[in-house]
Amino acid sequence: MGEVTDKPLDRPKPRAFRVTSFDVAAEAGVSQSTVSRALAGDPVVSEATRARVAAAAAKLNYSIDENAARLRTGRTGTLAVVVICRPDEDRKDLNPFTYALLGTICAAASARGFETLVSFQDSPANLSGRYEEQRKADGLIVIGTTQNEAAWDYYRDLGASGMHWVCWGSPYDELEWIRSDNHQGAALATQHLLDAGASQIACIASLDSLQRQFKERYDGYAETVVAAGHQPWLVEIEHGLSRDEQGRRAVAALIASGRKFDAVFAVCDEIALGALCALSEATVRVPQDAALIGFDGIRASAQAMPPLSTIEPDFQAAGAMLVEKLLAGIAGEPHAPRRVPVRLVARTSTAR
Amino acid sequence: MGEVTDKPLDRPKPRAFRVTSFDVAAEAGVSQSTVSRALAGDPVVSEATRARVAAAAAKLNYSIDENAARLRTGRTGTLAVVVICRPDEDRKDLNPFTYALLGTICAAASARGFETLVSFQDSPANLSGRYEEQRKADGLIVIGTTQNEAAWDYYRDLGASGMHWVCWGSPYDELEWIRSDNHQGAALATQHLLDAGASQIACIASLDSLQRQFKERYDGYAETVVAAGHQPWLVEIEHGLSRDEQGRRAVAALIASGRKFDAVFAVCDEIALGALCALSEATVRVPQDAALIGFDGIRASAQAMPPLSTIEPDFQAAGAMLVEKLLAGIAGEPHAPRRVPVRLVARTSTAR
DNA sequence: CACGCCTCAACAACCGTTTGCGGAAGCATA
DNA sequence: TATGCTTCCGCAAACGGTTGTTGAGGCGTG
Repeated sequence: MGEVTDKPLDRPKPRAFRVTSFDVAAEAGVSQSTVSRALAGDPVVSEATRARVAAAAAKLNYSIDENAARLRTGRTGTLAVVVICRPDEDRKDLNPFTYALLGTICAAASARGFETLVSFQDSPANLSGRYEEQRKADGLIVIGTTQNEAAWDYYRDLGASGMHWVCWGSPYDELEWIRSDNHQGAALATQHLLDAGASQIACIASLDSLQRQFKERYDGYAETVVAAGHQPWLVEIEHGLSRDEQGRRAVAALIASGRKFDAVFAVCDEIALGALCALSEATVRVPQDAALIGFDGIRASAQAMPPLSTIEPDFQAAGAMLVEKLLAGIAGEPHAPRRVPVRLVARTSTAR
Repeated sequence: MGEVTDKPLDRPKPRAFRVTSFDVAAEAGVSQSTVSRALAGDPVVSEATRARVAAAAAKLNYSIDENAARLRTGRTGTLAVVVICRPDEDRKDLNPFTYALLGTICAAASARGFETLVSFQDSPANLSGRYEEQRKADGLIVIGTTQNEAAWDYYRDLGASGMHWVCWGSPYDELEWIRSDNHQGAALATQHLLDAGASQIACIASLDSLQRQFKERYDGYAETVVAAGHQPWLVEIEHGLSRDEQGRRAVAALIASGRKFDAVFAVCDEIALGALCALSEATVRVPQDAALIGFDGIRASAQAMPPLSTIEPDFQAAGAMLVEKLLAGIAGEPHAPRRVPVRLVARTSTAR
């Protein structure tokens, strides 16, 4: 009985046809609110009616209107991920590390039942981060290059105004709760070079405050070298160049110095790749004449010739930690700063 | 006058305090609907009141609740981007090409005023694509590896049921309206090798139907070679391996064949990188003994030693075309299939 | 038998916009 | 002074869910 008739309906005009929970309710012979509860898994609805509702929903091919749900609940089930780039940077030339991190963040969010709203912000002129105010997301994860201070300042201010956010790779030490265990990684790399018999180890790095990660890695290197009774040897990178060009120049400077070296630790893989090219061109054989190791574990390092040893952070853990930290913040729970574990990946560039 | 008093308010309980358009209306001394219209730029509101409303909104730091707007309008201003991976694939090991494309898609969407909801779908077991039904997005862009047929089938069916979507890199020819100009690119690459004096050009490729792009590239190669009066020479890749491993094996097979060659065209850069390693290990000098060229223009190809020549598609155009095609579909407008232009990037690996 | 408790649904308010419709001014014309 | 246009704005009805509260029926206990 009781097909849809001429009597006043709950929802009079199905203007642009869309199956709503009212339709499911009618089909299942229950009220709309029961449909909502049943589909949400509320234990207050009996197993029998839950099944009827599920069947009706399936039959009508019903799917929830998330916007309505979000409007009512105030929760979005979405995390915004902002990737900061340099204003002039081609999407193709973003550090593979950043992309890999983006991938694991999305995976971690998905595993926790959250969608990810991704945007790339290059121009400090038109930054946008009002995701939470606009109820587009419950919080913000910011990653990317440190070399765009304006952008970081923008998000820091946003966070200061009560929004929920976490970041990876900011130029500000006090902002970074989650980051690679740079110190430990650099120590691993340096020890690995020492173990391979090297003693004159140059480190291509930057002590610039905007490159905090590099600084930490240099420190780890320096300590290890000193502990082994050697002198730290810093070859500073030039700014304003692409990473591989920085590596090339650094090697040129290294060779020009005339000082003998038997190993090089580059604080990131892309620098190491540039260094590798420059070494080859200068007929310094890797690893016979000099060992070489990088940091970051990007895919290209495995594809270089010779394959490049590196320190690889646990990408999956990195993404997961960022998401956990953010969700903890949203829930108002405490969450201690964490270091992402790293591991040594020994390849040909440091063999023997 | 009229501060908030005990009289019944428009919105009685500001439970979790949030500034709404009603508050802005009160501040500006107009009705809520006028606020909505003013902020939306509706020309029916006078310039004077528009300014008053804008000022009030700014003063109260108001921002629109997108969920309410979306619920009302039915439009989300969001595009979902699904990146298909292989079930066992590490996020770090995704083809850089895919990430670069993701980046330009987001950029293009943003330029058109759309947000991008990104997800990585690896396991065919729990695919999710009901973004449009759930009103989370207005349409879907699917990119990624072709080697996950189940996933592509899923989205194809989804599209068949009336949802709006476009894709890049599916295993099905009839699905791909937007793709690289593979034929032209391969011809460019091959001609470049011929111009460099090569005549015995091997092509590392696959004729497998799941790798349509590779097939198209092989065809372009073969035609060009034949036109120059030579024989095409296919070295088929083995399946189920990583791209660079495929390149290595192919070179091994090439050398094992004993046949003389003076150039190699690999149908994708990652294969070329593997080939480069294998050639070096076999003491075949690149480019002196054999020239080598790839396809895709990924960043790592520029960082190889020697730097690898390649065919680079216009990434930005690719992202833009996908977005345009999707938006056209949503708007019900026609949109012809397009080819993304490619260009030759000549580097050391094919020099002389 | 009367009573209270427990289980399960229904009622209805509410989330914060957009937008169709109606109406009040203001002004020109007859 | 009526009448008819414009111009600009307010009223109120949606949009489609979630959730606090109410209430009907079933059952065990004193």
